[in-house]
Amino acid sequence: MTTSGVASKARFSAQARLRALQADIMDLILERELEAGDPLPTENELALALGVGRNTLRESLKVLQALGVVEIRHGFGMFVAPSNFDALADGMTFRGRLSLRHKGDEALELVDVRQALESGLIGSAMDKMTAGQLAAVEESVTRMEELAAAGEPFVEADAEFHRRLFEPLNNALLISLLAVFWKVYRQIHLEVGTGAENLSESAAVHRRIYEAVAGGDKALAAERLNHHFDGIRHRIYEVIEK
Amino acid sequence: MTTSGVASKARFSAQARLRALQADIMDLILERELEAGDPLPTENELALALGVGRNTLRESLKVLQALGVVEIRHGFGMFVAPSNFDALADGMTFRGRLSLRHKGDEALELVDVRQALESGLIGSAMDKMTAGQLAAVEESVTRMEELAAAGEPFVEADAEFHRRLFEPLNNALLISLLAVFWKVYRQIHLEVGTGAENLSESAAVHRRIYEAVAGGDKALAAERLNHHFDGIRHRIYEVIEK
DNA sequence: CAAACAATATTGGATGTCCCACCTTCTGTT
DNA sequence: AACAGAAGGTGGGACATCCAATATTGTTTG
Repeated sequence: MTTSGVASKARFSAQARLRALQADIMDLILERELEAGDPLPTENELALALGVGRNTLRESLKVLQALGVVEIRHGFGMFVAPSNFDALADGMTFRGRLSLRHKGDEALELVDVRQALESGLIGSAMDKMTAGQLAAVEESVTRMEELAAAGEPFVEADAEFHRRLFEPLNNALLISLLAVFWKVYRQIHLEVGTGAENLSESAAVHRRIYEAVAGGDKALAAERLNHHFDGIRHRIYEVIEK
Repeated sequence: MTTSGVASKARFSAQARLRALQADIMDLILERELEAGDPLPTENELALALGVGRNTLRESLKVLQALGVVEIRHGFGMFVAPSNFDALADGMTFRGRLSLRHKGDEALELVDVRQALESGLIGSAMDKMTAGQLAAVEESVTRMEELAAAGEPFVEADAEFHRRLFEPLNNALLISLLAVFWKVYRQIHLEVGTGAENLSESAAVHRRIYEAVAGGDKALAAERLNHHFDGIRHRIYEVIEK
């Protein structure tokens, strides 16, 4: 048997049973020593093995898919998935939008966490940054400046700048988390109106961050990153106060 | 109509359709100006409103439940939920266990992120910490020391110590993230054996962190936190090398 | 009149079945 | 040998049916 408690008639709360089923599936993956990319049993086989109906199993599988544990390919099969935080981003975005209607607490919390991560890790990132990676960062800055001069928004280049800044750390989890925060911030930004006024100033802020990084001054880079986040925080405040 | 694209016959990938359905539900919540705790329509009403079958709707609802967007109470109804990151913790725990079987990259990444968060935010937390909160931190340390003297492990007190350290920031997102990281670390720890050897030394490390915090020396506190994480990282290395 | 209890309505939980859509693979024709 | 189409297997989805949990309502009883 793959696990415990499945056949028990004890009446856990429904939520607990769903969680248990998810855990059973994950245990099954671990017990069978499946790796990322390996195929899982079919839905019918799994439902039989775990002693639940197919629809019930599917509910758990969809949750695991959302959590990035399994990858489901229609007409082909189910597989152990590589990490995927997209659904998490959706959930957080919803939270952020919900909170923005009031005091925006959660949106500000998110900025605080992002600030702690970026300011706290910029030093290590600079240690490991190669010349090529540094050049990539500058390329992003240049693109932001060009777009700003043309009066175009540059969300994509902005995101790329921050991503490239921390690529040297080779930390997929960090990159994912920052991507999540970015996605949430972007969605909130779209929601509440553009704030497209200070394009060139925003580009200049990023230029200054780049210069500090290029100059190897960790403290200055961290400080300028902090300043950048103060600006973001200010924009959120403006939206809330309105 | 609450949203777009539901009735479209265009064949998106199945995954995209599921995501769209989740987004539809969230949009519905936002459009109706529902607050946390407010009730959602019943499953049948929702299925009808969104033009999908009840099972399909349920799959999306379970995902949203896992993401902490909705709360489902058997026999009572569904409600807009307060934040809940439990399922995220499960997913990350799975990832960590999966990766530990190989090089443990993801486990190490997780420690790095946690270190950045704690070291980066300890200063702000100290600024806002009240005398009562400081006393609570020391109480956790004392309990760890007592348990260490008795030869008992103290995972709970350890978690409490870190949680209390950052309570002053009033950042629910941060607390949740740290809780997730803690849960993952704890599960991994259980998985690979106890490492119960250095109990008193571990307690002493926490005592030194507390002393730095109590003394108001932010740099020292950050440094000692970093040292603490170096120890954790070392333990993970031991497990992998074996 | 009030408190305790029981019946009931409403809600989500779970399953089985049927059919559709998609992907891969095999196979047969050109 | 190469391409096209058929076949088999997989997940996707919708119902219908029944089970289980909860709150409410109504009744009984002190």
